[in-house]
Amino acid sequence: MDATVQSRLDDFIRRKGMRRTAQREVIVAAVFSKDEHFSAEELYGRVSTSAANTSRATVYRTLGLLVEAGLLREIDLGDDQTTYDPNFLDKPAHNHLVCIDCGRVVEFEDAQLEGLTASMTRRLGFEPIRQSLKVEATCEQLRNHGRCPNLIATRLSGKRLRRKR
Amino acid sequence: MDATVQSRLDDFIRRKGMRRTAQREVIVAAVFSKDEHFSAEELYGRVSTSAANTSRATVYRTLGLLVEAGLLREIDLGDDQTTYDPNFLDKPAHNHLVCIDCGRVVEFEDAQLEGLTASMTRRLGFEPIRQSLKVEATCEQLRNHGRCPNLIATRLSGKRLRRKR
DNA sequence: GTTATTGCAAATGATTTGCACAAGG
DNA sequence: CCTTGTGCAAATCATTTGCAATAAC
Repeated sequence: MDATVQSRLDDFIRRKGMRRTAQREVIVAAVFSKDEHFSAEELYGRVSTSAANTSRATVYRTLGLLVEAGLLREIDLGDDQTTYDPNFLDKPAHNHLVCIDCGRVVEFEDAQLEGLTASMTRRLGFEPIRQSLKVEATCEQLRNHGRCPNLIATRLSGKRLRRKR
Repeated sequence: MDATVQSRLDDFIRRKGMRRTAQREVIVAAVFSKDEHFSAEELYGRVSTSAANTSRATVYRTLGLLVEAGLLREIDLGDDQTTYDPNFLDKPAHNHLVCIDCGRVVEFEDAQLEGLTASMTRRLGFEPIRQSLKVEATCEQLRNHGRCPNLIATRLSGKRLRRKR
């Protein structure tokens, strides 16, 4: 886990008069152990294999805390569950490209894009705070070569693109 | 209702071997009677005052049909329900600015923005199909003048910005 | 007559919450 | 000790679905 994350979290905990608990440590460690997107349920899976028993409720509550502390971002990828993004402190933008074919999610940033939307927002009389762009797209590889490595990986891993409930 | 919508819908119904029912007529008429965003529940409200009794289930099923037919678009404004946008046939983009203060939603389009994201998507090896930009912002008027007409309107109408459940 | 469609009520499923107990400071 | 945090199970709530009755074509 990043030093920035740690100190920001400490600040937040102190400021709010909150307590350090074993469950929070485990959850926070799990959240920032990778920098990939995850769902609450996936996180619960990672965490419940560990020694300390941690309930789903606590996972949800801690996620809320982290979001409130500004250390974690909620994103909507179009399915029925919230996706969390632990990797944005160094990347303030969160633009996502979701492949309709294989479900692959690519995160990218672009200064020009941000400048453009910011100035447009101001022109409309608002001050931009956060922005998210979601591009749904099809996979070039699949269309041109009839197969897509991500599609295969997705199938193997049992993950699939779920439609809205 | 637009002639384009009508004929597109007819096409869709014919192609799918579906049937014309009183409920569908009422719902479709209600959907395209205004060009504002709405939720399933709001639509159900509009429709259930009419003579033909129409269940929530049918409202949801018909909304699904319209989305599938490409006549209606689902958008996510960050709350816990799906918002539907009946006004995009003439405006292919759906970029939304949501005011954190007053909940006002402004829809806008920008060719430059679209070109930019499309080329970025292609550069990443994908073919763009749909894109949505959501900008969360604060209201200039509120900040500068201490009040915002939309905020007041929002309060009066009983609408408010709901957080995720 | 078939087959699609509807209404109802029950099911779903992610997330939230009330409450009694446990544990930080 | 005095709060804050936790687990559990029950509650929420938008949306979906099974099924028997109804209506298109």
